[in-house]
Amino acid sequence: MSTAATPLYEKVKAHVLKRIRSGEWRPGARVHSEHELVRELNVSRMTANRAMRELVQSGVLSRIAGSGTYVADLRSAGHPLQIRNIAAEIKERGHVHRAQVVSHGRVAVPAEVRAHLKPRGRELFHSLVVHHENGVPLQLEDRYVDPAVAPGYLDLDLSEVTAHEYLMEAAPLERVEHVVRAIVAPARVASHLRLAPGEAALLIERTTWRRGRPASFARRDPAGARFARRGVFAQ
Amino acid sequence: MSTAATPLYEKVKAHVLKRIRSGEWRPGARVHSEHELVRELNVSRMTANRAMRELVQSGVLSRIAGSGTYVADLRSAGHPLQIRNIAAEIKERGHVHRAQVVSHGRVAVPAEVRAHLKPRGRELFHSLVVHHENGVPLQLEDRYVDPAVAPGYLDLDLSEVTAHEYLMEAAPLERVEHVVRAIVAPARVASHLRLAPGEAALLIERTTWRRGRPASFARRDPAGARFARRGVFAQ
DNA sequence: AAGTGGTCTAGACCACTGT
DNA sequence: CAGTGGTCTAGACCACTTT
Repeated sequence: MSTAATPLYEKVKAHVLKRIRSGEWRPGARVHSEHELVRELNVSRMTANRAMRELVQSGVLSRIAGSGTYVADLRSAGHPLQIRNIAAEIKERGHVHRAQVVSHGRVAVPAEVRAHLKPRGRELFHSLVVHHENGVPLQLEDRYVDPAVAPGYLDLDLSEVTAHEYLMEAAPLERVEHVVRAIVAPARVASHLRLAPGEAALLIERTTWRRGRPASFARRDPAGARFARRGVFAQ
Repeated sequence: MSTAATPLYEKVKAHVLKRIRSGEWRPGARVHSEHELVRELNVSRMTANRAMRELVQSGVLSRIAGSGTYVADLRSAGHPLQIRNIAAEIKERGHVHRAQVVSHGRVAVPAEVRAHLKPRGRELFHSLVVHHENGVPLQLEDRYVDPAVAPGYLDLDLSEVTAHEYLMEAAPLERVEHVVRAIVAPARVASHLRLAPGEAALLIERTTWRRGRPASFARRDPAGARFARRGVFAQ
């Protein structure tokens, strides 16, 4: 019953999607149950189940055990935006990426970082790096790393390896959280990015979790006007 | 063999994740095959398969049919950020959302919009709405809509129905594109959002495709400092 | 030829919902 | 109570890769 270009569960999905797109099943309406799909389409229940589960996962349907499966209301659904690695992005554009290391050492835990990282020790590793695209400063990266998670962080040559690449090897990434906002670039940021006084900048705060706890906190300041590109770039 | 708080396939996932987190299986390494997991954990192959499939879906593993399953290299992978519906977001916080309609009518196609929308006619529908959260202006929405896609747009009461909600009913959403950047709020935006002169604001440009062509273009100006929240909000 | 993932079946038991 | 989704099994056939 297999041997088809498109798998059966995809046909079941298409069958359901068609009825939703045609307006036959409107948001909030109950769709056919798995057993009904089994009878209608001559598939096994596991196949119908997989189709429905994937449609739930993609946000098209929602299910209530014991009750039924309903067409989701996409009106309030979110749309994903990628946060991408800036170095990789610049290279993909065929441009030259250069990382200028401003400082790289140990610091006492700053108060505003304590809200994001709760290190066991009293010190954090810190680095301040300016990323350039074809010689133009594009982003300031202010990163704090828990020594317990990445003890070798100070030995890195950050002009060669991005902190993100190293941290991925030191400990796998479990969770990432981003906060994006707009600010008027403070003097320190403006000077590194050669921004005019009062120029706007995006501020991206990124916290990563590794080994079950927050392991690094980074502030990114991409130059506002130079960043009129698709998506948001960090890492 | 069921009757457990956590499903078996979740246990299989945990089993695999544990070995990855411990460093036993590094990025690029081959992990145990489905049959091996079946023997190790005494589960059926369908259960092992579901576990592995979900780990692929979440980006932890990648599979090559006929060859094996490998630990994915997350180093250059992107991370999603949600672009959410501001009205829904405000309501979820239990706050009051109010949409103040500044203008709502027809306009000749502005030059800077022509880059995003290529309407067949000479006019576009246009609306300018300020979104308030508990009385505080939070976002300015400047939207252009192709009359061919949403002929009823001018009949809407935008203080009751968000444009997004209406457009979802008029024609299904096929594609969305966002450009995010930081700007110093121009005077017009600053006055609507009651921002101080020179204050920074996020600018989100959003183009939606419906019926195979660009159907609406919207500029969103969320107030920068008031928006120190997780994620980016638009729609 | 042996191993791998991709798919599919025809049953099953469970907890829960709704009438 | 019948119906629903959630899970699980023990097989199976297939196309493909690797040795």
